[in-house]
Order: sequence, then C-alpha cells, then structure tokens
Amino acid sequence: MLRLVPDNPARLASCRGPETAVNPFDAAHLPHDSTAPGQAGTQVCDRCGSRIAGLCKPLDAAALDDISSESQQVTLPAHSMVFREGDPAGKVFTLIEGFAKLTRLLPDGKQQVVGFRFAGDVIGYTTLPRYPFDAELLTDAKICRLERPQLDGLLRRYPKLERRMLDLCVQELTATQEQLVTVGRRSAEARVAAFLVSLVEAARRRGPAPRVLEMPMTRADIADFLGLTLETVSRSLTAFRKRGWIREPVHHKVELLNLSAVSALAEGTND
Amino acid sequence: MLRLVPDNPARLASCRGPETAVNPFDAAHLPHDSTAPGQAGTQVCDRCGSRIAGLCKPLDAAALDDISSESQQVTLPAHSMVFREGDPAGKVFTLIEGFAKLTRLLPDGKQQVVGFRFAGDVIGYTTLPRYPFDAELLTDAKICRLERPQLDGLLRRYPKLERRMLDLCVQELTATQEQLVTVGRRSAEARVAAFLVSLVEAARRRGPAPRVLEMPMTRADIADFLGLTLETVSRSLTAFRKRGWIREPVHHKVELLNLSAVSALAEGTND
DNA sequence: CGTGGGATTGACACGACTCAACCCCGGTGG
DNA sequence: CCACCGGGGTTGAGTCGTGTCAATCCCACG
Repeated sequence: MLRLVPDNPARLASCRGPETAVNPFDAAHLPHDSTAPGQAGTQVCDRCGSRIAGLCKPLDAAALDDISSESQQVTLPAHSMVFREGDPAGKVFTLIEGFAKLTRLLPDGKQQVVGFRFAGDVIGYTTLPRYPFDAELLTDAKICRLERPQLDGLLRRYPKLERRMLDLCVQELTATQEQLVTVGRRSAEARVAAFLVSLVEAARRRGPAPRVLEMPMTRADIADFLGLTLETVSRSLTAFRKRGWIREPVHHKVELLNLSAVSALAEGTND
Repeated sequence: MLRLVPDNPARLASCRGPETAVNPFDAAHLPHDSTAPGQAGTQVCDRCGSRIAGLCKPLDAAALDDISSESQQVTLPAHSMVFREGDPAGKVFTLIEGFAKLTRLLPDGKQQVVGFRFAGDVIGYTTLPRYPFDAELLTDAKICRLERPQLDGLLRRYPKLERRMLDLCVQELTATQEQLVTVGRRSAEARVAAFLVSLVEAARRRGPAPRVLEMPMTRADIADFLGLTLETVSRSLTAFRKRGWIREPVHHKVELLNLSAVSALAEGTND
C-alpha cells in the first residue's frame, strides 16, 4: 500500500525552473539533507535539485535533457487539487516534495482514499482518457509536470520509459491489493497499525527514516483510507499511545516507540 | 501443478477479438488503440477458435503467427492451481474458457480473494520476480500459456504489446481501487449487490449476456472477495431471493430478475 | 479574544461475526 | 439399493466490534 517509486534516486529528470507557481512563498525549507545540488556523483538532479527519481530513473543523460526541456516544475500550496476525478488525463506529475492523497467520490458524498503519495511518486499516469480519482495535496508541494503529448513522444523515443511505467503500475497494483486485504480482513486496530507501518516503509524508501515521521493526513483521511470512521481511528491511536507504542510530539507527526508491537498487531487479524 | 490433461500443443495464443478487459470487475474501456490491423469484423480467432482477445488484440497477422508458435494451450480441471503466490513469475496465461480466482494468503490462514477472472482475461503478468497471489481454477478451463522469455522477446519485437500490457495493468488497477471502495465503505448487502452487478458486466464483456449467469464461486469465495463471512453472503442472497430480485435455478448459476433494484442497492452505501 | 476545524471521549445502537444446528445433494461403499 | 459421509448452503440465537451521535477540548489563526 502506499506505493512508491522503488528507491534509488537517479538524476531526476525534467523540471525546468518554476513556472506556474501558484504560491509564491515556495518551499525553501525542507527536512531533507539538501546537500548542494548539482554536485558530480550526487543523486541530486542538477535541474530542480531534487533527490528523487520519479519517472526517469532508467534514462540516460540525453534523455534527461530531452525530458527536462519538456516538463515544468511548479509549487502548489496545501489543499490544492492537482487534478480531479473525471478531468481529461492530459498531464502526468511527479511529486518532488510534499504529500498528496488520491480519493474517489462515492455517490452518497463519502470519499474513499485510494492511496497516499510521497516525494518521488508519480501521480496521474493512466492510459484511460480521464483521471479515475482526485489528487489533492496534503501539504505545500513541489511538483514536476509533463503534458501527455510530450510524454507520449518521450515514450516513443525511449522505450525504457514505457517499461518503467509498467513497473510502476504493477507495483501500484500490488500495493492496492495489499490494501484490499487490510481493509477486507483486519480489525480496526490492526488496520491503523498497518497504516503506521506503511508510513515507516514509505519514509525508509525516501531515505534513512527519521525517528519522528511526517503524518500530514487528518484522522478523517486515515479513516477514509482504512474503511473506518475517524472516531475509531482516533480511539486506536490513543490506545497505542496509552500502551506506549507511539508518541505524537506535535500535530501531524508520529514517533513509533515500539515498532515491533505495532507490526505484530498489523500482521494478525485481531488481538 | 499445472498440467493435467495434456492436449493440443501450441498454435493458440493469438486471438484477436472484441476488446476484453483483464479484470472482469472493471467498467472502463479503452477508446484508443483500435488501430488493430488486420481484417476487422472477425470476432473469432482463426487459430484457437476463441472469441476472446487476451493479449493479442493489437497485433497483426505476422505477429500472431509469431506468438502462436511460442505459446501452448492446455486444459486443466477445476481446482487446479495455475500458479501459487511466491512462485517465480515465469509464465503468462490467458484464460480461454473457464473461471479462476486470485487469492492472497493472510498470516492467520484466512484468504482474501483479490479478484475473479473470466474467459479472455490475462493472468499472471507481472514485472515482479514472483507471483504476488495464487491463481486457482474454479471450473475446468482451457488456458493459453506463454513462457516469460518468449513473452519478453515478443515484447521487444512488438512494442504495441508492451502498450497493451500497460493498458491491461491500468484497467486492473482501476478495478482494484473500485473494489477497495466496495469493501471499505459499503454495507454487506450493498457489497453482495455490487458483486452481482460485476458478474453481469463481466458476462456482457464476453458477449451478449445470457439471462442466467454462471457463478462458479462458493459463498466462501464471494465472502473472501467482499470482506464478509459466508453466512452474511448467504443471508444477503436469500434476502434478494425473497424480494424477487434473483433466482438460482441450479447450483452455480444466477438469474437477475430485477437488475435495477440490485444496482440501486449496490450504489448506495446502505439500504 | 473569538472562531472554527481537528481531535478526543463517552453513551448507545445495530450490523455483522460467531457458533451451532440443520438441510440438501452427490458420491461411495457395503 | 440404501446407508453413510462430507461439502456446501441455510437459518437461528447471542455477542461484540464499530458506527452513530453528541459533548468537550485543543490550538492555530484572524
């Protein structure tokens, strides 16, 4: 669940300077070890400064030049919609920094969170004519944007890219099936525990996991992801807190004090 | 495992035909890529006699010759395992006739059905080194089998095939997300109703839907798919029966007498 | 200082699970 | 030929986990 680009940064790709910065006060601060960008031998993209791989992991330098001349980097404030369910699927995005949630709307107005996305993840790639879900930012975010016709051109020129898309899609599918298991068969506390574990895994994928994790989603978001109510999520988290398993030093952060207890709970169907 | 009634070797595989989704529970159809060369109008594959598209929809005659010389057709009895979770993902299968279920095993021994597959569906394609789930036949089935190295060769020779795989993967992903919504947010009866609706849609995709549908899965299978218990599934179905919405003329068949009532229930979160 | 959104906590109801009996039917063997 | 068996399905009674509704708290923000 919470799929992610495998790991391994690699030259980033794309990203020409900011362009449609909806929000001027861009993200100058970031928790990452932002070692000087552009250094030889580093994993940092010399164009946009990100450590993240996104789409372009398998590409060589020429391809990167190519793709970066076609894409744009933008910064958006928290809660902006990257795209909406039903919009023509005309662009593909890579999340450079920040967090997003993907949601589907139900006829009765409720929402189901289909997944969360983290720095390095690709968002909105589909072969369907329209996006099948909303993508909303949970935090201020830096995003790399590529128009679909450009992407199709790149796909034609760099077959490796097509393979990469397929890999990403397979990973995402596997993660969603995993999530199906969680939602379908586990108790409320086990689901919340599984969610916390997946947060840790996502953080690890982005680099050495800090002791205190970002958790920018609200209880309601988590509930909509896990098929629970926000009250139940809240009760589970306070239960964990009382057992000394977690700590929430500030709003939107968690520390896992007893990861093995949490994972054990996540594995079993109950207890 | 896999193997049993040996029989007509090779010469199958191909089969161009009506667009067929990988996942039966997927409503989305792809508009593009109808560029399949060759004689349009033929619904039946001249090689294996199947009406089903499987992988090969976008291929031309030469490619079909090529692929059909690399693949084999086998027939297997009900309840055989096509492959198991964790097996090296060395083959790809297309279901020519019959029904299958895909399941994941939980640590506590329970299973989650991640999907059912019908005639025309591709099974077991993944870029992962191992299959992420079991594939078990629900009925006797005819299957087209292709070794992974052969497939990779074909992918290299026919780039359109790679695109096709991606399309199939996207459809499957969309369908799984849909299922996530069903399992996460709907009442028991609504889930069962949604399942019945998806059965109808799957049948339609295979051709004009007969009044009486095949439903080879047991109550337990359905329950494991919907995140319910078999008793709850049974109760829901008898409730539908008593309301005159469905009929089960014989074991493993259903007739939907009031499809609109069933779909209405499937849409709402409750009632 | 007031406002509002998010989070927590409690009381209560109800839907789905659990456990268990029973039915139906096909297969098997005495 | 029939009794037995086992697997799938149905039905019922009782329990318990979550959902629901509502009050309260907390804190960031204007």
